[in-house]
Amino acid sequence: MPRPRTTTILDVARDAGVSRQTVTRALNDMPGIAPATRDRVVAAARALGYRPNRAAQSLVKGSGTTVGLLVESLRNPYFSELASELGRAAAARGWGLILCDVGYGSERDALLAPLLRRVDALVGDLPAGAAVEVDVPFVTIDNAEETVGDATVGIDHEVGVRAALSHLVATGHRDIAMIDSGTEPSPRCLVYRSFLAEAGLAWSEQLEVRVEESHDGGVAAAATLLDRGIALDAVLAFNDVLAIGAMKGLARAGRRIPDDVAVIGMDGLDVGALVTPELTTVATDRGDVAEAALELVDTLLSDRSGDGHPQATGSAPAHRPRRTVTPRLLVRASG
Amino acid sequence: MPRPRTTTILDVARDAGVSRQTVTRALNDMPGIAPATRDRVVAAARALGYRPNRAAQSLVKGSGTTVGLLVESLRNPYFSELASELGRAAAARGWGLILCDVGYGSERDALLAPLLRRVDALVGDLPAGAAVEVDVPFVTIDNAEETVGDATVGIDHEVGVRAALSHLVATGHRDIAMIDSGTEPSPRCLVYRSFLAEAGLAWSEQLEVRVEESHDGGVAAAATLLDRGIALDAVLAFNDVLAIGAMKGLARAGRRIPDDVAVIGMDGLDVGALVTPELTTVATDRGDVAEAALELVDTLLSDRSGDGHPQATGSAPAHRPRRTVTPRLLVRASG
DNA sequence: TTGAAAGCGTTACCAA
DNA sequence: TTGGTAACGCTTTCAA
Repeated sequence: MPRPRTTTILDVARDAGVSRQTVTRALNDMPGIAPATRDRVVAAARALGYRPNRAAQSLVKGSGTTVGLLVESLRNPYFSELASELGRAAAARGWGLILCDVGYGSERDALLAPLLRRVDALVGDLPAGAAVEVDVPFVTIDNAEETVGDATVGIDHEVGVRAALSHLVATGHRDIAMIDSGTEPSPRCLVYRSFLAEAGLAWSEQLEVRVEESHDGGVAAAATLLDRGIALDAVLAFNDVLAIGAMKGLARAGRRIPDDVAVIGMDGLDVGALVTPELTTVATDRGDVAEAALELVDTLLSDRSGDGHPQATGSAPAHRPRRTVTPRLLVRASG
Repeated sequence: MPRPRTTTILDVARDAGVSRQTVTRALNDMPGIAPATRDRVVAAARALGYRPNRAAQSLVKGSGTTVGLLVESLRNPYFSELASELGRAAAARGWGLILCDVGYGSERDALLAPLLRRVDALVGDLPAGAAVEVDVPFVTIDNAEETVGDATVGIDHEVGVRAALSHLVATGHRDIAMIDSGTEPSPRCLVYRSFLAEAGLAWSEQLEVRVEESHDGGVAAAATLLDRGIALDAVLAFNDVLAIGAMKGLARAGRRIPDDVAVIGMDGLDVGALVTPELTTVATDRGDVAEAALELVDTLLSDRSGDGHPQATGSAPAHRPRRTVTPRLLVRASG
């Protein structure tokens, strides 16, 4: 299927009665061209609706780096804040950031594949169950499994969870539940258990609830906890989205926050400041995360030697570059 | 400055002892190659850390379309929802979506310029005061001034504002203020005035407050309205972000929502469902907006004839393609 | 099954 | 001030 012929620099050159290099000079504001000639070329270009072929430009100039951002959904505020920071960090390096956010639809893999062909590297996380082949450097972020990707930005949740729980204890709470994400106890949840044990606080399985990582999941989790009829004066949530869902669930049940039940989240999302009362949280600096991710991309990209993709070879994972970001407690004064 | 020599297909060919076309065949899973040869080529490519040059690929295959999304900040949930929908719509067409979100910093123009070179078209809005030249098709969204761009997606706020106000009146409200955005009465505000007049409701300048379009702006606006000591039982906000800010401002002043003062927003953002009580709003389908925007881009892109950029020529604006999306009232039951 | 040659549209370098 | 020639790295005919 022969591509429809587009107007090229040669068409402009012909119409303007000059050579193509002269067209280049005229259109790129380069020195060494007579104003009259330039005007003539510009006019011809405009008349023809000429637009330079970016691929050809990139080829000859050295194509700039393009990073793909792989996220489940930009409607999740965590990812949109991350995208915002990555966009800035990428722009600062002269890199482009392409959105690879095609959600969990059935056509996901089909939509994803072409996008992956456009990027020099990938940042984010492959949706669970995606059957696409990644053959570019891949930096994961806060990836618990660490079975995929060539490098990772870790977040020190050990510190984060302890900061959150210390805050709850310091403010007089004793019966602290945890709303966890997924089907198995997450690493954060294990830290939670350790902390309770070390602090001499009561723990039971009834204090934990595991739900889908969404607002509605948080709402449901709160209801579940209340239904259990256990003593409960505080809730630690796996992240802010769940925490805000929990706040809604508690409010619906008539519980006052934080007087009856305190809620603490993790992430430090902007949206935590919009709800009432404002959400106390363990904030991770997503600017730092973005910067660390792009540094890792840079490293992988310049590392042209040997096997850039250990995980693809089936051999034992080689050194996996890693940067770690440490969250800090963010207490938001409500009203 | 000679670019550092990267490993090309020829290096692989040399190492594998084949010609470069054979390398292409091996690496692109094309038929007509002996398995043994393929393995040898693949091994050589991996050993060299070979990665195909995308620009060269694009050049020869016909580069796919890349659209730039120009937004003030992805941290504004309106834009992140828009970005999400545009990303999907673009992926469905096999297009890429590049983020051009560099905010309002002082280096903005410097960061923006390189990004604009990578796109075939632009969707969104140029930040006020940006001094960059756009020389690709540009589709604006809900742009009041309509002085920039080659095509636009309009939103019928006339319908939206009337729907919102009708709802307030139907639910028994009479003293309806408006939190407007900007420094001059917006088009939405003019509809508000008309509606009040037609409905025989009292209007005064005291009922209007104009603030910066942000959450804090909304908080401040609520405080301002309350300070005026006017009768007030409902507030119409220019958009959801302002509305949610207003909710917080009202809550801080001890007003109950919606019993003391009802609040209604416009946009239908997801975040409206997270706050308590949930925000009633006039929702615009951002999937439709995104689809309309890309259709317009498609139109502009295929319109290779004549002057594709009327606004740049200084001549009278020619036909400006336009699609309009109509919002609908979204009443969210508050749990 | 493999290889040689011909572009793809642009910019860079050097000579006129 | 201009134009010719040579890359840029890849894919796609067409022959061998």
